[in-house]
Amino acid sequence: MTSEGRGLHARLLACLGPEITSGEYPPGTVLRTDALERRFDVSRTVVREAVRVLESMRLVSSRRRVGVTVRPTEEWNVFDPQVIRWRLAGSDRPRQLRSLTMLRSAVEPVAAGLAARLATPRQCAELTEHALGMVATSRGQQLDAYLVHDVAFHRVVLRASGNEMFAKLGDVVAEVLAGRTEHHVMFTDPDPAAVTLHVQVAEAVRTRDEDRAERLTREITTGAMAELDVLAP
Amino acid sequence: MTSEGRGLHARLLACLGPEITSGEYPPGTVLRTDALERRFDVSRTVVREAVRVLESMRLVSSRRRVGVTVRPTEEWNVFDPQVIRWRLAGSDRPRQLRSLTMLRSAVEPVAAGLAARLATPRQCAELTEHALGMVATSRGQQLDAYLVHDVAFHRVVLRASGNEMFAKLGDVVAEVLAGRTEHHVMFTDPDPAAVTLHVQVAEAVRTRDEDRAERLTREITTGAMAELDVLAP
DNA sequence: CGTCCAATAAGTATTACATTTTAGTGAAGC
DNA sequence: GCTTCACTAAAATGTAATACTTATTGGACG
Repeated sequence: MTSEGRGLHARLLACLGPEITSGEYPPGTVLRTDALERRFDVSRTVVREAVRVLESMRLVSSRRRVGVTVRPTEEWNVFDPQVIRWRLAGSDRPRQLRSLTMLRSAVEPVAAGLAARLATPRQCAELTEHALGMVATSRGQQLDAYLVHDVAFHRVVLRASGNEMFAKLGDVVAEVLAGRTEHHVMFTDPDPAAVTLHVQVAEAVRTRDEDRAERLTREITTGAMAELDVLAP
Repeated sequence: MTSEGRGLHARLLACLGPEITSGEYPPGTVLRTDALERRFDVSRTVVREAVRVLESMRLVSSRRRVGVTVRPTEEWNVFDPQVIRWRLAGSDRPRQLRSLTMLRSAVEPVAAGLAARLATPRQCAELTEHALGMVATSRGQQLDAYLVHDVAFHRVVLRASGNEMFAKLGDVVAEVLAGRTEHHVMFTDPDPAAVTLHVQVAEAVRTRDEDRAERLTREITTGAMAELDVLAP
């Protein structure tokens, strides 16, 4: 895990972040630094460092004479992995999961098409390896092991696309997949059709069939979208 | 502009951010806080606040006994609007512009399809208005006025998709369009074909023709991609 | 060699105080 | 009554001095 770690200010963040993103403090709420100081029993410096970070995530804005104000949701940096994690852990997880899965649906097929053109032999091998790993773990309550391969597979595809923005979405995909496994927004065993599709995508990338890689990946993501509609109403 | 604004720490950021993202301090470089203190003639507190923000953008990591280390590029929060802006202003703008345009190509068509299903009458009207605005300003060196309508058009589409992640990409698109106009990665007058396509997208959304909206938007974005290949090699 | 321990260097945290901005208030003037 | 302007006070912003923690380094000792 990237955060929640050391440093007093990090602990402050780990409390405040979720509280804000969960809507516990609705937009417009003002938090005064000295109140936070007392509440968490930390020094001013620590509070200010935490506030600075929240500010850079555009969750709050700090103005003199008024205090630290919670910003409206539309202004949040919803692509910040930390914000994503907080929101996925919170109450509007379903909505969040839907947004993110839709993003996947848009990006991953394109990335797969690019990957088919650009993937290195090594990446092709990794793809096949993880696809087979998914097959091997797709039966008998091995969701955790399956998840590892699933995440790795999609990371490789996104990285192989050669686009750094796409590559960075690997983190988002990881959160989504982990989130849906963890929170049981998934059948007890993975959909066999999806597993097959992954194997086929690996094949399409290996054989440089861009269109097929794109089409198959689109099937995977629309499947994920459909699954979400069934399991998380 | 969202940043560079008040506060000493913000000014520090406005210096350090570009320096790091431009590669002036290559990954692995360590910056010591007391060195920064002296260099910018500010107090420890200010330096630490700035460092905290850079850390949350994952541009640097701060460890005891070693200092503030610049992280490798792959770990940066490349979706942070601030980071995007710094990089677009820097030396690897072409590469950056290509990544972002590719992201647009992936997302906008999907968003347009959704918009055709979900756009409110008001949003349809705005779309038409801005499309017509583009037509009106597409000739005779009115690139600035054209840009305003272009940005607004895409913002409305992305917002109308109903997906908050897509909506947030409006900022990114704005940066891209502004960037390419500003840096003359564009013909002196906009491509007439593109202008027509915008009008048609507005029409498709208004008539709830999801497929057509998606297809036309895909034409726009692939056009943008192609234009980039021609003008920024 | 390898282990342990002390020195040290760096970020981390607290405290107290000074400065700056600005919302809010209320009085003067139109 | 409404505007305007200056004052006040609240809150964030910035500085400085000081103490704390914790990795790393390197040397002493087994």
